[in-house]
Amino acid sequence: MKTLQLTSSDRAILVRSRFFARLPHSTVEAILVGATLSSHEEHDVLFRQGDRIDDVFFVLSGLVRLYRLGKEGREADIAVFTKGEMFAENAMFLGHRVTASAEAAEASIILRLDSRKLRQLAAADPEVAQAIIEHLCHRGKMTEDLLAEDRLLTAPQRVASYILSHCPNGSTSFSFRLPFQKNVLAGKLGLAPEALSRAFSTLRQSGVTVKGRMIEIRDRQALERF
Amino acid sequence: MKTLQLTSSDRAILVRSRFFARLPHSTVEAILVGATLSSHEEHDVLFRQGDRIDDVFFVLSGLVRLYRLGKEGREADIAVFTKGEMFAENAMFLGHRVTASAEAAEASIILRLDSRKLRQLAAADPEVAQAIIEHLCHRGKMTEDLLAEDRLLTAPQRVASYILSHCPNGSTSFSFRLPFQKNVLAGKLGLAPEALSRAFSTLRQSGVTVKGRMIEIRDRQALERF
DNA sequence: CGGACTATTGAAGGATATCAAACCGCGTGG
DNA sequence: CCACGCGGTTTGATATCCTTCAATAGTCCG
Repeated sequence: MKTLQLTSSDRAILVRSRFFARLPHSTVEAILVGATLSSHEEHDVLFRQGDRIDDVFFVLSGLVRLYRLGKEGREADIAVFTKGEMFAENAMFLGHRVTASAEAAEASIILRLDSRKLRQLAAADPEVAQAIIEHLCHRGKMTEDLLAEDRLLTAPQRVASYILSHCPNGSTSFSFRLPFQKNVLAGKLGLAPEALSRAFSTLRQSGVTVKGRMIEIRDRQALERF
Repeated sequence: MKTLQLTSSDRAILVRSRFFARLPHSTVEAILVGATLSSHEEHDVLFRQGDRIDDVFFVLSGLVRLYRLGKEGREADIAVFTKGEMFAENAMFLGHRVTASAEAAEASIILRLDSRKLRQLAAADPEVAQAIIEHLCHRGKMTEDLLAEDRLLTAPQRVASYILSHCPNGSTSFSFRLPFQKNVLAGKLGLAPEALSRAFSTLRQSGVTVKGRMIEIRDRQALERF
């Protein structure tokens, strides 16, 4: 972990992000007062389940995995955050305690905002409150999506659903690059890495080709039917 | 479905509820303007996944199941709401579309609030915004809990966890009455009814006795170890 | 007492985890 | 340049857990 300076490209990521985009520049600046920047290597732990934290986190680059701990070192991923996403804002309203752990899933640069300041701003400025509300709704929907997919779909179906969520609607054939290691994808989908691998090979017969991180889809319809 | 009048005991439930309790009476009254009350029988559908709705729902009595639909009529419960709980507040900030269906899981009395009005109030009154934020954080945590339990625990462990969440901390032996049918509990825990039944019988050897809706626990520690 | 719904139990099959081994891509150092 | 080693990935074999279907047992309420 190393402390850094906020660059102008960092600011560009901030103001384009879902959360900050809707806020005027002056408000963004107010939120940024007292923010700290740090760089982390893969597997660096940002916080642990049960910790008291007074920050809200924002990913400037890299990847962060949010997970709960189970017996015997088991871990269950709750979410994965990439560039431009904010997390651990829950803690700010739940007694500053986090109910999950977070670690960098690859080398990452993380911005830490002062959660007390943000909460004060939210109390004073309805626009900030509104932004937080919409952010929470979005996060809630993501978690519900995961839960519903876990309960309704088999492994290949979940993978198909993930692939389709990356498909520009309208195209019948397309390809894209996985934004992270298969390992991480497996965790996000609630699968063991082996199960993800097998799911991919099941989907091969529906026109999905996997080479490294590149995914290629021949027939979108076939996937949707799966 | 039948339209009703808001009674004084209904008001009592409202002002004691997690969401309304923190707000001054005048604000509560403002939110209640234009609210409508309705009574539903078991299996009445309140809304369907994808519907456009302009209400926020509040359970005055009974039980509501929130669920997503899968292929071939499968359903996955996202949450179960009892007296004093509010739901579908998400839709208000996500284009007034609901991403899940809701139905009464037993005869219920439901209050419908005007979501446009509530959103306006939130924009004008930071106290209301704050209440909504905390409500969303709480809901988000509940959903995360479910997701984590699904991924980390076996059926008997999930049931044990559910039972323990009803245990007054400190006591070693206790008993309580299930707040709803086993059917509903199974859905909430993401299990088939048969699996719940088998889980209970597995837990018998850890000192759990089930008779009808009554659950009796002989040794709390034994459950925690499970 | 009968009927309908709810819950339990049994048997069989399916899906995924787990363990173990082989494979691959890639950077390193000889 | 090549052998080596390492981590990530794939594949195979097996075990576990849960669902599903079917049948039986309870329970509530008329």
